[in-house]
Amino acid sequence: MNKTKKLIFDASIKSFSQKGFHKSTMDEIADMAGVAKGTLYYHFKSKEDIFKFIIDEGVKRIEDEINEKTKNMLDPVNKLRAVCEIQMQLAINHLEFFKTMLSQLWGDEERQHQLRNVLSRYFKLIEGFLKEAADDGLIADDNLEIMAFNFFGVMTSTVVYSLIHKEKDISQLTETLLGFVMRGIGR
Amino acid sequence: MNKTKKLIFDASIKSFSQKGFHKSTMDEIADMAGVAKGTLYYHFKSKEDIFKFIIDEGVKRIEDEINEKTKNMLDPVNKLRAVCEIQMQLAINHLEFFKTMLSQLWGDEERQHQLRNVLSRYFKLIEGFLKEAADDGLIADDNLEIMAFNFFGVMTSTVVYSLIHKEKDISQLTETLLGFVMRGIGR
Amino acid sequence: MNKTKKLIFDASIKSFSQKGFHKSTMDEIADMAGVAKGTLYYHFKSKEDIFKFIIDEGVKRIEDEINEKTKNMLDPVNKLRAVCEIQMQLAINHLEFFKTMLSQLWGDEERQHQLRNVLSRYFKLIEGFLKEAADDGLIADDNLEIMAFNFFGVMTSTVVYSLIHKEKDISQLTETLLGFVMRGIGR
Amino acid sequence: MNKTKKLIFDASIKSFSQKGFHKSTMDEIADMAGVAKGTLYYHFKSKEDIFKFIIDEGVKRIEDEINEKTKNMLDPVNKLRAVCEIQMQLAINHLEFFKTMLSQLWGDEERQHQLRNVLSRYFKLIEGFLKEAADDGLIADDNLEIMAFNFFGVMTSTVVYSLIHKEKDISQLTETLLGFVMRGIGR
DNA sequence: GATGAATGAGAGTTCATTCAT
DNA sequence: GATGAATGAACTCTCATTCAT
Repeated sequence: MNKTKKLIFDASIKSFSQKGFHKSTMDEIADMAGVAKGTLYYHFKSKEDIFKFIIDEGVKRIEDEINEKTKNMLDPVNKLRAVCEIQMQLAINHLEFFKTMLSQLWGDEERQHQLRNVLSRYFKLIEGFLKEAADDGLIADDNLEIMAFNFFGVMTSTVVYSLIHKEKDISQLTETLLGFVMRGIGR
Repeated sequence: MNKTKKLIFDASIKSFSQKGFHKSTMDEIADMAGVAKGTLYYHFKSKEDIFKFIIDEGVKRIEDEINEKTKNMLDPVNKLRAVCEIQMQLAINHLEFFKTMLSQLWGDEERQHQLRNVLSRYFKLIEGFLKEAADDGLIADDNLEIMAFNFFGVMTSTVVYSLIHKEKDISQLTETLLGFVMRGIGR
Repeated sequence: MNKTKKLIFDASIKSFSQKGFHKSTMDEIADMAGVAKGTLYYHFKSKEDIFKFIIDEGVKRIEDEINEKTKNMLDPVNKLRAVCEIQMQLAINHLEFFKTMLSQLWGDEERQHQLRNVLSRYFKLIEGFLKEAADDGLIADDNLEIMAFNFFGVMTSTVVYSLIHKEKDISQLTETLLGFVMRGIGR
Repeated sequence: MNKTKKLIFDASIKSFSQKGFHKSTMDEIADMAGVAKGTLYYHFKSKEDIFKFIIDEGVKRIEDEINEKTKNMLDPVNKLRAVCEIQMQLAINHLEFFKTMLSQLWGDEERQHQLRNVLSRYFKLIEGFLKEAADDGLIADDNLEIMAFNFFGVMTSTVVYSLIHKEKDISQLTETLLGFVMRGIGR
C-alpha cells in the first residue's frame, strides 16, 4: 500500500467511523486525506470499493493477530479466550468503526455481501477452535457452526453493553463473556 | 390508525424490508401504498418519522404478544422460552425487516436513537424474566443486565444462522438456542 | 364582511406581516384564523386573492381617514401634513405589513399589479392636494405627478429610517419630513 | 471571477430580473448559464448565496463608479448630482433587477439582511457628500442621516415614475430630482 | 357554510462519478 | 500519479389547491 493509498485508507476509516457509510462523502474523505477527490478514484473504483478494502484489511488484521497469539497455545479454551480478548479490544478501541460494520452487515449491496463473506471466514476460524475443544472432550460436538455464530453474537452484545455502560475493563468483560459462553446462565 | 395511514404503514414496512432505509424512496412508498407522495407528508412528518412509527408499533406488538403468552406461566424458564419463540418466529417471518432494523441500530440519527430506546425497553422485559429465574434460584443472580443483552445477541445470531442455512424449524432452533443460553457450550 | 371572513382577514394580515407573502402558508393562515383550510377557499379564490383583498381594504381605510380628517381643512399644506401624519402613523403601527406591501410592489403577478393600481389611486389623492397648493400659489405648478411620487418616496424612506433607529416620535418625524418636502435640503 | 462563475452570474441576474427571486429556479438559471444544475452548487452554496453575491458585486460597482467620477470634483452638489446620474442610469438600464432588489429589501432572510447591509454602506457614502455640502455651508447640518435616506427615497420614486411613464431622459429626470432634493416643492 | 384528507407538480439540494488537463 | 471543475440523476420535502362529505 503506497503512501497516498494509505492516506486515503486512514481517512476513510476515520470518516466511516465518524459518520457511517452513507453520511460519509467522497469530498470529506478526500479532505481528510489531504488529496483531491479525483485521487480517490485513481486508487479505488468507488466509495463501495474503499469500504470493501477497509473491511478486508481489517478482518485480515484480526485474523493475523489471533493466529499469532494462539499459535503456541495448547488449551482450546485459552484460544477462545484470546479470540474474545482480541476482538473485544479491537471493537472497543475502534467502537465507531465496529458499529459502522454492524450496520453494513445486512442488505444486498456488494459491500454487504463482501462483509458477510469475510466475516464467515472469521466464523470458520472460531469454529475451528470450537472443534479442537470438542475433540479434546471439553465441549459437546454438537452444532459447532451455530455455536460459532452464537459466540460472535455474545461478543457483539457484550460490546454493545460496554458501549452503553462505558465499561472498558476488557479482562473483566472477557471473563463474564467467557463464563456465559461456557456455562450459559444456568445455576 | 385510519385506512390511509395503514396503507402507508404497510407499504413502508414492505419497502424498508425490500430495500432498507436508505434505498427506500418516498416515491416508491407512495406508489406501493397507492397514494400520492404528498399524502405521506400529510400523515407523517418525514421519512424518518415513518420509520420511527413502524419501529414503535412493531416492538409494541412483540411486547404485547410476549405479555399475553407469558401472563399465565409460572416457570420463568418457560417465559424465556416464549420470548425466544416469539422473537424467532417474528424475526424469521419478517426477516427482511428484522435486518433493516439491525442495520439502523447504530448511529446518531433520530430514528437510530429511537430504535435503541424501544429496544432497551424490550431488554428490560427480558431482564425481568431473568430476575424471576434468579429469584427462583434457577440461575445465578449475577450480571442480569449483561445477560439480557447476551440473550438478545444469541437470538440474533441464531436468526442470522437460520437465514444463511435457510433453516426454518423454529422449535428446533429455539431449543438449541435455549440450550446455549442455559448451559453454554460447556461439557 | 361576515364573521368568518373577518377572522380570515385578520389572520392573513397577521401572517403576511410576520412572514411576508411567500413564507405565509394557507395552513398557517387557517390555523391563525381558527378555521379549516378549506374554509379559506370558500371565502377567497386563492392566496393571491386574500392578499389583494387586504390591500384594497387597507388603502381604502387610509383614504377614508385622510378624507375625513382633511375635509374641513382650508390650508393645503395642512392637508399634506395630515397625509404625512396618517401614513406615518399607519406605517409605523403596522410596520411589518407595510414592509410586506413594499416587497410586493414590484413584479408581474396579479396581486402586484393590483397593489400598484390602488397605490396610484392614492398618489392621485396626494397629487390633488399638491394641485390645491399650487393653485394657492404655495408651490410651483410644475411636475405635480412626479412630486406626488417623490412625496411618497420621502415618506417611505422616513419610515425606513424610523424603523432602523427605532424612532417612534411621529410628530417629530412628520415635521422633519415635511420640512424636507417643502424646502429640500437647501440652505 | 472565472469563466463558469461569470456565466452563472450573468444568467442569475437575467433570471432574477425577469422573474424575481422566488420565481427564478435553479433549473432555469442553470439552463440560461448553459451549465448543469450541479455546477451552480459547485460555485455557490445556495440560491440565496448567488443572490447575495450579485448584490454585493452590484453595489460595489456603483460605489466604484461614483468614487471614480467624483474624485476630482470640488463642489459637493456636483457630487450629489453625479450620484443621481449614476444611480438613475443604472436603475433605468437594469430596471428589472432594480425592482427585484427593492422587493428583497424587506424581511428576515439572510439575503435580505445582506442587502440592507450593503445598502446602508451606500447610504453612508451619500451621507458623506451631504456632510461635505453642510461643511461648505450649502445645506443645513441637520439630520444628515435621514436626509441620505430621503435622498435615496426620492431617487427611487423618480425611477418608479420614469418606469410608469417610460420617461428615459435621465438628465432631465436628474435635474428635476435634484431640484426637489435641494429646494423641495416650496415656492 | 365549513371541513380536512388527499393531491402532485415542482422546488432546492446532494453527491458519487467522470474526464480533460 | 494527481487534480478539481463539471455533471445530472436522484432525493426529500413543500404547499396551493381540490372536492367529497
